[in-house]
Amino acid sequence: MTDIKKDKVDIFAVAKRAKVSISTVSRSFNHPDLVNPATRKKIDTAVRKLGYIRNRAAQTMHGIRSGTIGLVVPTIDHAIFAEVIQAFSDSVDKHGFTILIASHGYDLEKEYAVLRKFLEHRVDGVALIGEDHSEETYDLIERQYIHAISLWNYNEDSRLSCVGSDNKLAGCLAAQHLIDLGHLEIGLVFPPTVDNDRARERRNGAQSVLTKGGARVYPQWDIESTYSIADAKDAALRILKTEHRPSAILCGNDVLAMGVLYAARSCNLNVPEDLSIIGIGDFKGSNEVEPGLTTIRLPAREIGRQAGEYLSRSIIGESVGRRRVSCNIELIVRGTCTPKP
Amino acid sequence: MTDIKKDKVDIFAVAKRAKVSISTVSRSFNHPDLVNPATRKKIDTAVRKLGYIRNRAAQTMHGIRSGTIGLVVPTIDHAIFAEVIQAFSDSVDKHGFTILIASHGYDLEKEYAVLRKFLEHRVDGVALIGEDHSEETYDLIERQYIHAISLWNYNEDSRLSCVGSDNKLAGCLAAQHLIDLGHLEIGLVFPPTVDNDRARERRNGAQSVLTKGGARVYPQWDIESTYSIADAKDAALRILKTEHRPSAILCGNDVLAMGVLYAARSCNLNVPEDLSIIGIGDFKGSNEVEPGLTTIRLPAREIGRQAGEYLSRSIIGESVGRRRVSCNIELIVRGTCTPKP
DNA sequence: AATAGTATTGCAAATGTTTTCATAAATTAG
DNA sequence: CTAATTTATGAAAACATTTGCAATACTATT
Repeated sequence: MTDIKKDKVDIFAVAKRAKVSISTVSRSFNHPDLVNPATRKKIDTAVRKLGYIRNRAAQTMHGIRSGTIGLVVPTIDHAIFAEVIQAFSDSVDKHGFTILIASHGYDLEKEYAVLRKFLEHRVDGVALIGEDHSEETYDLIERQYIHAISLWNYNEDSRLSCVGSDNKLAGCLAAQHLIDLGHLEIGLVFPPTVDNDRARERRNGAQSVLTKGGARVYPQWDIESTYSIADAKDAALRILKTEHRPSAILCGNDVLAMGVLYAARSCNLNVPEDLSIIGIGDFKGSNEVEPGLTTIRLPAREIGRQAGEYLSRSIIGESVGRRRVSCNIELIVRGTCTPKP
Repeated sequence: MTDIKKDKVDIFAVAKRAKVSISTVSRSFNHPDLVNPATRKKIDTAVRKLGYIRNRAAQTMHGIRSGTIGLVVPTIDHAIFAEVIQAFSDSVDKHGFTILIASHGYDLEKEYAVLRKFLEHRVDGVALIGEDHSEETYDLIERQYIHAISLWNYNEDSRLSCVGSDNKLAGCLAAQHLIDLGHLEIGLVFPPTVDNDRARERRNGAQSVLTKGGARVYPQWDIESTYSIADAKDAALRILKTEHRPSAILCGNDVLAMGVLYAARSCNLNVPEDLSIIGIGDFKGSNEVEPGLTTIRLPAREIGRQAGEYLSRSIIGESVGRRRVSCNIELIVRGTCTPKP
């Protein structure tokens, strides 16, 4: 009350108030066992009274970990990435890490820029989605010796550690299911595959099985759609309006499959009697829609969790070297596919 | 090659390589106009060769902004939050900010803890969802003089600056629409309302209009469901299985409405002939589902964008003081509601 | 050619911590 | 009761930057 306190609450203010040196205050935070319980209590009181909050930036300067992990995703606003992000975040949170997040919108230049920004913030590790990254990006990761991990795709030759599923296999399984049911005239709805290894692999897998199985995919049945129900519905409508339509449609992911399902309904086609549909992903809602969507389950939460766990551990130093984790996928048979009559 | 270079690439290394002092290097980054173009080029070359990346932690210590904004959400993995997060992120990114993100799972203690952690990282601002926060949280924000904003709900008396919509009005509009169509026996499916002002306001709004309109909501038609299609479907099934069922169901959000829609379908009820359904939110897919979901549109992207814009500006210093922005909502009539016969 | 600016650069202090080392106090051993 | 430990604390260096101030070099003016 005597004079206007310019309240810059730093470690000095705390030390002064607790009548100890700053070393002791610092120690009381970082090595509490080394300081007298009584002193500790004094410090604690001062901290509380002043509302002191430690400055991690200052800590980080000592080579101490920043406690942050950078996560770069193509987009946050996808059912599937949202799920992975949540799981990843929960997982690293358990180890005390906070995540910095940014999206690049499938622009690999932007991805590189984001990565650089993360490094300026001295993140302790970074997580990227998939394996399609610019050479610059890979370079940067290597030169900076930063802990890095690739999520979502499993590849035994990946340049980075990875936790993911075999997307090619996912495509194969979906296609094989349709072949097994006797479908030979099959439509394809996939997202753009440039700079997107996941979509590309699924597509390649599907196509190879279809070819091998003797199925036909006319060009007009092979349609690209952005990741959006609305787009997929439009795309499917185009296929379904052709006078000769396929007996089944294979979709690059469940969101697209939903679009196709709605398209069929709006054409008064019965699913699965008039048209079989299979997706990939097993997103939320895929089980509840009527009829339930037949799909290939990719364990998004599991991937996020394991990736977070592995990356945290390797930062903390409990694990070393590259590791590649493959998460199992499986065919989930529900109501949208039926044998070709 | 002469000796093992422990390659600690800091500003000294750059200065040495460019044969200038560290001050000049620093200046060349922060005030390029103050340094000779020729010198700048030398420095630039050195930076490139060494792969130098500035250390923001060290900068932050000088009272310089950290360039980060903390975003605390109940959960990332909701269609609706994912959309807001994306828009918010894009918006602050334009101003050079990176976001730190964390979820609290509707636990306000956790929210407080997250906020503290963000402050340790010296975020330049924070964004929270809604207005239900612990007193400690509000205290912290005030004592630390941190730029803060509340997203998603508009309230003319909000303690923080806010950008959002009038959730009570949303509830009213939805209820009014059902009343206007002549429905008097109405089911309610809402998420838990504790510590969730958005849900609570919607519910209150809806209920008051229903009461005023003379509608009846029997307790067995008033069901709570977590934010999940699966749960909502189960919940709806319970309502629809009662021998006397309502003629319409009003849902706290579109995800729940989807669950109800699927439930109706699985009971072989026709929507809207046998049951009208109205949601709140207008999520992706609400327009595409068959029949299209009648709902109240809340402009998620707009909210995220404006909030990001406002928070960035107020950090940069282009705007001051509290501001409350109300984003318009509107009734979107599609196919799931029909007049009561 | 001398003077007054102006453009460019370097030195050193400052930023908020952690940590090593030294010192003082308290405890235990002999 | 003294010596040897152990415990608790403080002083100061270190961390990677930014920036105010001073010094130098250059340019234009008279």
